[in-house]
Amino acid sequence: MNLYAEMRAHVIDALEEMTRAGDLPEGLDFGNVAVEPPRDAAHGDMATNAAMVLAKPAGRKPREIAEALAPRLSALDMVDGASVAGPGFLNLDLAPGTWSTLVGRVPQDAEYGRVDLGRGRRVNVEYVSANPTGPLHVGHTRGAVFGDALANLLAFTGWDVTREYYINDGGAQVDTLARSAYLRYLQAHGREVDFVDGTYPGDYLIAVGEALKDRVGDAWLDRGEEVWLDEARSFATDAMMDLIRSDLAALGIEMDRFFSEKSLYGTGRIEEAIATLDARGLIYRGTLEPPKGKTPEDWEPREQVLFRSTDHGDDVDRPVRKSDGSWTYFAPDIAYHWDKIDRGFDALIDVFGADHGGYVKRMKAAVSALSDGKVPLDVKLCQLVKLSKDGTPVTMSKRGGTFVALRDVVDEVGADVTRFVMLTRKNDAPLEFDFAKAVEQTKDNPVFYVQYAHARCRSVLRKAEAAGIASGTAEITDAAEIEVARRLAEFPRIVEIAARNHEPHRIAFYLYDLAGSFHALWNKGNDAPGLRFWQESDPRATSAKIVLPQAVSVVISAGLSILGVTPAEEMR
RNA sequence: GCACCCGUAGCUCAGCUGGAUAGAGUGUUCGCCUCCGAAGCGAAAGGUCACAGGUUCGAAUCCUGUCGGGUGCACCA
Repeated sequence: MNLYAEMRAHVIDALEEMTRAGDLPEGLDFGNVAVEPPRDAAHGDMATNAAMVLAKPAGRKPREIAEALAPRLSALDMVDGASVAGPGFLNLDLAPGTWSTLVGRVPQDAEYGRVDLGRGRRVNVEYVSANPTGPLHVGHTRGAVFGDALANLLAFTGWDVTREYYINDGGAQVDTLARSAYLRYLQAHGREVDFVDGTYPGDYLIAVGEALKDRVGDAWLDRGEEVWLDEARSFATDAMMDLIRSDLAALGIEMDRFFSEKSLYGTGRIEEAIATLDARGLIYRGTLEPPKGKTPEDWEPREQVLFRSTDHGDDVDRPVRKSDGSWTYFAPDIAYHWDKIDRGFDALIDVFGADHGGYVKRMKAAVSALSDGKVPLDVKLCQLVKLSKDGTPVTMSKRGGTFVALRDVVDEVGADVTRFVMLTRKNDAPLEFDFAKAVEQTKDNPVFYVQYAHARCRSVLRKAEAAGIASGTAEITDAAEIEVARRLAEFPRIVEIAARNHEPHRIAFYLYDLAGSFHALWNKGNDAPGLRFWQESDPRATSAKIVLPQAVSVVISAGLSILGVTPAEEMR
């Protein structure tokens, strides 16, 4: 049940009747007609812009159309009155029973809030995709939570979602990882080692070194790279992926697929992808101009194999082969996206860190070229997370040893809090994460605020259940109750908007607003006992009152599950 | 020099496919717990939506330009 969609259908019906009656010209496009909650509650329960949207194409004044539309709408059962306001808005007052009906239906409707936007189409959401060279840190956490919540949101709205992680195990950094693991292996044999040449000094490789010792004994001691590099690399990479998988699990994230970059090499997949571009006339040999205004010191003209990405919206063409003939890092990325297209996805989403912003256009160009513009790629960039504790910034520095791991955050505040806080900003705005505030049990803390509302609902319902009182028929009459009902009615709209824009944070903000309205009603019960959900020694009244908290708990719980957060049954 | 993101109340931020008098939290000011649902509540003040043009019935939202902040910018992944 979606009250706004229902009303919009009524409005469209009415407009069609007007067309048949000759009040409106034939062939008008009603696509832009919207039914929305008005900004100001004094303007009624709902408003439609129909008259203003149609005024021009119909060649009539907005208010005139509105005047003609009003009586048709106020004749509806669910409408109490319709009035023309402002430049031509039509404000609708709903019949009192409408809110009660809505609130009563929510707990019965297991699908409440779902909107079938995907219609079963397949979408691939790629996120995290951190290099397999160590455990995940806070920087990855945001992208991980964002991507996961987005995947949930799309699944909630009718998409067939695949969650995917691209393992960058084909480049130089996994060689560095292998060398670092080798150093730990030497150390396990009691050798003195020095972490130079950019090798990774992190503790997490100590266990890998020990494991290598158990595995190969002293076979690799004093031997050259050619002996151990390959095996050390694959062993260490596997170990790091295990680490990363368990980090993700700690956040409640489970990928459907881990896609290895290395698996693209030597299988012809890259060649195939580049050949696909070539067949479209988009591959050529050429020399790029130096970037204007910032020519690197060591600039020299070089002939390379280039992808004509400018034909698909990029600013310059991009090299896919280095001058020595090997692939650039871009080539396997093209092949990877080619693979996704090949697997038949209807839409692709990449979640990157904001520092990869410069990469977006070429990736979109590649997907557009490879799919002949048929598969949309949306790239979502996540901004930085600024950590702090009680207002003092926690600086992130590998060298200073104040490197904060995802695990540290989850261990300190829990997965639910971590996830919710990560979604309290839009993805492209920087986020402040304060350890102390995140677990504070006050109103300033949105996580607590929302959880507390849910706990209050559950507490009332438990009490009723214990007394053997079942929920009856809702009677929504007070302004504060209507306000909550109004919020509940908005849920499907919010879900739809959030899903269309790939913006899960909207769910978090919505839940905060819903919780706010619910708390306001609860507080009003302090002075007005008639508004309390528990009506002492009046089971009939109680059974009517508890429908609202029941509906609220259903919606908060549904919203939180999109965010991947477990609703709290009680606060302590 | 170019591209992308951002600029909204003192502060931190929302703001839908362009809609009415631009919202919330925090901070500030005032009022409210001997008791009934106070890990608080109610009310008030607080704005040139960075700036200048444009599009139109209507712009924080779309377009152009300017200013300010962030990120990235030929064989590195």
